[in-house]
Amino acid sequence: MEEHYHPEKIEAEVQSFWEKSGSFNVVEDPNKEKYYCLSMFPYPSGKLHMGHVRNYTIGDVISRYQRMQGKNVMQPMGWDAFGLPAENAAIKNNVAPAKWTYENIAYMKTQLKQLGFGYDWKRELATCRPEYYKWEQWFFTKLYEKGLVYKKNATVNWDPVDQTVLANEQVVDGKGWRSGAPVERKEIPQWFIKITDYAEELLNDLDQLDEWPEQVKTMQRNWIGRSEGVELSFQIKNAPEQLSVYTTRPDTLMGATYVAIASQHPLALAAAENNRELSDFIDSCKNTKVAEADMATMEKQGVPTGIMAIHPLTNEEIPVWVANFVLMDYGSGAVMSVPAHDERDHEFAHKYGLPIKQVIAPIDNQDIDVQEKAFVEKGILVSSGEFTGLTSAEAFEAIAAKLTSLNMGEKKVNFRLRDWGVSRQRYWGAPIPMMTLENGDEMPVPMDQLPVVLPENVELDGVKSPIKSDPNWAKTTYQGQPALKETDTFDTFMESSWYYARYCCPDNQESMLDKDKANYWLPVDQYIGGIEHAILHLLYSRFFHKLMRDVGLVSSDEPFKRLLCQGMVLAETYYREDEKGGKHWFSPADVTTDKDEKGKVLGYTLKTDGQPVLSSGVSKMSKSKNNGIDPQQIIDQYGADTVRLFMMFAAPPEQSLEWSDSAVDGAHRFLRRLWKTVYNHLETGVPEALNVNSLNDRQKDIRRKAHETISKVSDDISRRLTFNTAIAAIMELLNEINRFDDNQPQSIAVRHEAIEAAVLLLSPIVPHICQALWELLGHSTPVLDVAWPKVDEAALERSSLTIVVQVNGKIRAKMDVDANISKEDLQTLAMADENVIKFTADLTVRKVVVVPGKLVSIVAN
RNA sequence: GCCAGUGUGGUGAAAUUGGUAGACACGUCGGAUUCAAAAUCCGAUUCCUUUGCGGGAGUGGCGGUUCGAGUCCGCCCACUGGUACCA
Repeated sequence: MEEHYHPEKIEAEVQSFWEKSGSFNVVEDPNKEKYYCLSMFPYPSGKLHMGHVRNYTIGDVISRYQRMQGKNVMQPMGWDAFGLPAENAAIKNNVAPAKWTYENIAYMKTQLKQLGFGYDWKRELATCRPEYYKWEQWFFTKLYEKGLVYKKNATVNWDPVDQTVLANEQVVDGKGWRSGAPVERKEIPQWFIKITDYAEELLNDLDQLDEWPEQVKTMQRNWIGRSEGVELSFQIKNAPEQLSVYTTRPDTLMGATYVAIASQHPLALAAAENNRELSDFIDSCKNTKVAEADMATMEKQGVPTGIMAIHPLTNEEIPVWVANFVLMDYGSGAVMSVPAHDERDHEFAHKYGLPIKQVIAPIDNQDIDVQEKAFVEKGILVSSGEFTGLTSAEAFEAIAAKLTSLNMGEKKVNFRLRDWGVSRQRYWGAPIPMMTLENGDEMPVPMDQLPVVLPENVELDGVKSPIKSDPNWAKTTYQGQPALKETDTFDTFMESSWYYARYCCPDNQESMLDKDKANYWLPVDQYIGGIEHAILHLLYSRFFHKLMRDVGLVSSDEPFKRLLCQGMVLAETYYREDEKGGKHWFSPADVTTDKDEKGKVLGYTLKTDGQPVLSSGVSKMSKSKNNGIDPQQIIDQYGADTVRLFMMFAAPPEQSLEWSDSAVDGAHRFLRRLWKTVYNHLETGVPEALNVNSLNDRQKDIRRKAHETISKVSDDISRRLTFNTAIAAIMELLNEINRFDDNQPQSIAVRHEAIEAAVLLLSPIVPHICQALWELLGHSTPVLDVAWPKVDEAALERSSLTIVVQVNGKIRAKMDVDANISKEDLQTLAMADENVIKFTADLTVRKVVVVPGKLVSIVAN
């Protein structure tokens, strides 16, 4: 055995062994318990970033642990290959998106292999391949046939200079990122899938997901946003129209003092024809980004239409205003406004001098002034005619009943969730398989014409999708008559909504899924990915799974049994300001930290010129702040095992992880120490058989530590998913082994058992070094196929315990006591302690709390 | 704005069910080894106070529940993720 650790040699050898023996290729095996471990597939942006490394290390550790539990583990990998960055790169570097994407995939795949992740590469897929999106297109046509697909107008960000649709990300301060022109809201026809038909089930089935983080389920519940309310109508004065509004607070209806409608509402457009101020305002409403965050934070503005609405219960006339925060796309494009009991309405009424009428009083008769501040809680109705005196809950029912009897409204369950708009006006996506006949009829592309292939050898001018600018691409025929194919492509969330299922049969050319294979592997047992996907990706995937179930492709209700959301990878940011106040960012790799004699940070210096730079704190690794650390450099310098160990040790997986060069160094040092420990141990000679009945106390201590560690690491990896504490426990064990320098035959045997346990426990995290050490320890079975070590309960027994004694909540003594001591004896012993007597001498003992095995708490005054 | 999180030494963090705050590391300081350095090993390291023993304070802020709160409750502050066309 070599005395020192040489990762570059070991890792290459171990990886080629895995490759040669096909260690990670799996097939369905009905005799074994299956375990499907999935990490969210990457967008092939160029090279791996630290977020990927973290995500995939977690998945690999879990996979290898489950394999050592004897399960049939599938861990696939693939590429979320369609998306906007490929188009941007294409324009910037004058290379076709397809070529750029395939090159990135090839490079990133070599990186994944270098990191030693145990993927079944036979199952690799890329979503931009026609053999993949063919089945997505087929599925869309199935949904169309089932009536789950429809077309309607929806608002997009329109760049009037480039004549193109912009993503929210491409709108910076209200302007197009390339043209700099103010964007406009524009309505265009788009395809939608009726996710709202499944809203109730998507909400209810969250209750089945007891191995999902509570926070993710809460976010999804709030996003779906089920509410019970009333839909009611306001008659328009001197006109046949009605305004339909939905409210969750019908109890406040008597306090409605105006109605607000969207700027694109037909009533508003009609009223604007003879109203210059109104038409100007409607025009100005176009200059807002489509994003909800912008809509919600912009200044609330409005203009009266001059139209009056009739209150359905009082028959009073109230004004109809156009307001910039009411959207035509969602709901009916109109809301009733109760400024006394809603904050947004209050702000608006206050600004424009609209009446504020209190109709709810607090239950506790507290004094409130609704002119000053909205009272939004429920309470008792006041000034509400026949409803006065009712509670909010009673009034909800009474007012709903009244409206129903007048035929002016009814109770309704509403969802915040909106139907899924899947049309994108981009090139690099799966073509939407629909076509329009000459008579204007729209129909799905028939199965025998699928896939509708996206041409890959194209040039991008930066403005228009090549399949839109090519006059011939869309032309096709249907039963002899000419037809035009849809030139919009799918939202890329479509591809990522079912890839997890396709991994079960990636080569299947007969159908979207092979039912037997899919039902063997699904649902995914453990899904791992970034918290940023908590809502959209995970909700769409859950929806797709239910759709596939209802088409008969899978039998389960949910795709992901257990979910782990990992935090981001952060790094320090450094900058200098130039004369104009602009910031220039420096890579952390080029900056040194200056410290005082206590290790406190004094400042930072740029390595290249020795001059100071400023820190702007830690933030997510990004190009814009130049604080990304290239995993490749770290792999080259330290090897994959060090990177994996650092990633798992630095923070628990759900938390954000801060990059630290010196901590990486520390991780590497630990692996060298591990190697040296095994080396030294093997140098002392071959151990004899362990005889657990003949051990002395010191030997028993080491053995107890080894089995405590097995117990803790098993729990940390399988239940808690806290790999950092698992590693810390193994470090403690190794520290004890190194302090234990006794070389009696049974001491060597005890140490051998402890070292073998440490190697097995570490093997899912740092598989290369552990494979090498396992061989050196004399085993021929690869470490990944060895059974996970078992705890010997007898080894865990202790004879004494440390008990803490508190007087009035402060610790005054620590005592070593027999593990079997009685409660009474423990109390007596505690009261007799010298320091305890000192602190209770002048006081009367009022109470003593004894917690066996932990502490004695004495209350005295 | 709204929804969901996070906040503990010089730093990353630990404390799993309300029961010893700071495990395990990084850094720093001291020592051993060395011609010297690197590497390695040993020791110290929350802050204030004390020669020492000890004492006091302390988990973003303010308040509450409890014999006992990092942990539970209320309010506030700061930061992060999402906000439907970034993925």
